[in-house]
Amino acid sequence: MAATLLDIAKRLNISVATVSRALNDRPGVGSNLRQRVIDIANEIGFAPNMSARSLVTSRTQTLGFVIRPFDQPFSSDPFYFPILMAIEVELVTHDYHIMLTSLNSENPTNLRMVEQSRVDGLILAGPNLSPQFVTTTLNRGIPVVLIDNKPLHRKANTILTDDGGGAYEATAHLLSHGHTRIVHIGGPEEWVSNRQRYIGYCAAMRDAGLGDNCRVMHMEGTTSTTGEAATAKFLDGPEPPTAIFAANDSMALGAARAAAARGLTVPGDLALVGFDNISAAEHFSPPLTTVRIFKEQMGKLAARRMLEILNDPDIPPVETRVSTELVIRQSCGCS
Amino acid sequence: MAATLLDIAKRLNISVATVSRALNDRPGVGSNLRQRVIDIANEIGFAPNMSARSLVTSRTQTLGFVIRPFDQPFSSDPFYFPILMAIEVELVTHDYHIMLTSLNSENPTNLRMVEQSRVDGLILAGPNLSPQFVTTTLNRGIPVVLIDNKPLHRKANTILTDDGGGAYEATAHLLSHGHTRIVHIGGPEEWVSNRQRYIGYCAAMRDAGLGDNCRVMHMEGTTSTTGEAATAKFLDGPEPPTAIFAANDSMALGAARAAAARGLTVPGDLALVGFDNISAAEHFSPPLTTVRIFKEQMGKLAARRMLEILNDPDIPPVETRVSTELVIRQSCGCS
DNA sequence: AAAGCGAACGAAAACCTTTACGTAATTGTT
DNA sequence: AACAATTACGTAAAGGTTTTCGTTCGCTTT
Repeated sequence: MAATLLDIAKRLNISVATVSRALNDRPGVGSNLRQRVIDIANEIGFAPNMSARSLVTSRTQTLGFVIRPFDQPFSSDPFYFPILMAIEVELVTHDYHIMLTSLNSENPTNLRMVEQSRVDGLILAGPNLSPQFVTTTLNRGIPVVLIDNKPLHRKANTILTDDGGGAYEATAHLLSHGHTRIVHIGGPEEWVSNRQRYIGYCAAMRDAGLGDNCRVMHMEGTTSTTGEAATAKFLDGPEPPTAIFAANDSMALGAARAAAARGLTVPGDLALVGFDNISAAEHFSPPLTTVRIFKEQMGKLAARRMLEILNDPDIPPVETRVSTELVIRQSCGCS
Repeated sequence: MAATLLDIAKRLNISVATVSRALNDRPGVGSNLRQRVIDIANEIGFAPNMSARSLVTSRTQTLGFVIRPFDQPFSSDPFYFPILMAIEVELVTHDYHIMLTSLNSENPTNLRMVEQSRVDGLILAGPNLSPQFVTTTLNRGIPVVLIDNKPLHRKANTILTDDGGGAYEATAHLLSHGHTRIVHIGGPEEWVSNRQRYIGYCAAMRDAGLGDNCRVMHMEGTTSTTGEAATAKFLDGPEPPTAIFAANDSMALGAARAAAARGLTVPGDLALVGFDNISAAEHFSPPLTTVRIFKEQMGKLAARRMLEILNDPDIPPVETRVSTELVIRQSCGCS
């Protein structure tokens, strides 16, 4: 049903080759004829059939966005949606489309959309993608940009948040309130982001001369209930902490629950700082002090990086680190 | 670089037609030869080039997901992400892919991905898509499924939440607490969902013999600040309400702020019920009583409906309404 | 005026797959 | 044993676009 090059060609008694050249700003067609072609194309609403075009150019103008949901009912705070939207917005101006794929654990290594040559490149988002999946994907030879992930012994184009810096700043802020028994409750240690946040926490403690006070509990999950469990162990253990730096806001909210269950007030008996700045943090009571991640910025940078690789596949990989912002509310002890 | 039918054909000294038939479970190829074809296909990792296939079948096995973000920095609670993911999960088992497009206000009526014949169908999500966009899209002749949207004078395949029922239940619950001065603060009246929620609220009031007490304030936005503003007007006006049913959780949280600013406690001085069950609702203090929307269910149903239309484009449109669930926490007055 | 040259266009191949059609071989029927 | 019907395969066209290679035409140069 859709109009084709041939439709335009017949209307003007010219060949499809000329129509193609006229519409694609290629030389070899007179300026007046070119204009007539363009006019007719607009008139009949011509748009090139992407299947046909892709078949010959072997470029689809489509990018794959790969994500592995944290939890199966996708009820949790959808961390990557703003990133995804930012990517889409950035890409649409460059005539690229984006195709979504969620990776469940069972389907680890094969991506139909690249095998079927549906995409020109891949954006892999999330720290919970398995390392072997990431490396095999990088080895595919297809352009790849990572978000919040970083292969171990390998260079790659990746957009990271400055987790270490953010964690340092958060911990330093708790220290500035006079706390000395600050513990860290962390998410899965395999994730780069969690390792970095732990490192940042330790660095801040060390710089305050409290290196020996570093205590961490790495959990398997990142939900509020796991945060609650970790906090419970700390509070019921020896030398209970007076402040907690949580690896993410959900866990911090869980920590608050654990405190409340023991009759402790936040921030009076237990100061709290989280990470991520999810929407619940602002509305929590007390409002949660946390480290903000600039998700839109990360998405935009990932998209731009992808466009650069697409233009020149041989440029060396670069690792981009987006800085964070400590948003001070009240759970840390500030009024 | 990728393997083609011809590669397999040459290995076996047969024609590409036979290879195609063998791989697509079509008759006309002997069972032993078919098996050899399949073996080689697996061996060399053959996957059909979708561009070529689409070119001849004029089906792309791709669906477009159209969304118009509520706010430009995509920071707010991304309502449609769980829906999107549920759709993807449901579709991937049927060999369909999903292509994302965000619609900004400037770019209202043209969808490049359908003009370029990139998609076999469209899923339009959200009440904030302009009516003329929806109708022109429906007139395109391409299969369309709507989510949380419903054209005025036109039948369409659409998945809706039972907003009216949920609102009725929420209001009835406030009534059961003995409130009589219950007001409704609503979002944009153009959205079906908001109209339905208002209607449900009124019905519950009427059924309680309080039809005359119906008071509503429809706002332009849906954020907590607009909710705060609406609540402020009510509280500062004559006969201030003792309970508020808000059209969504963000506005309910804003209402709580307005109450707090006036020294009113929730739920003691002002009971609150929201809608949507965003993640912040659970962690709010007091935890927000609200109406849960089954987003994953909606996404799944939308995907299934789409598959049905794709199989038989002539089946009559169906309007599906997913029921809600009142999740009772404490902002309503329950302990 | 002849030679050379660039610009403007057409013809056709190529990309890879599906499918209608044709042909040969096999099976089944009388 | 002759013929019909079925099975198993090959041939070739079709789908719409890009791109290489020719060809023609008009123009400049000497």
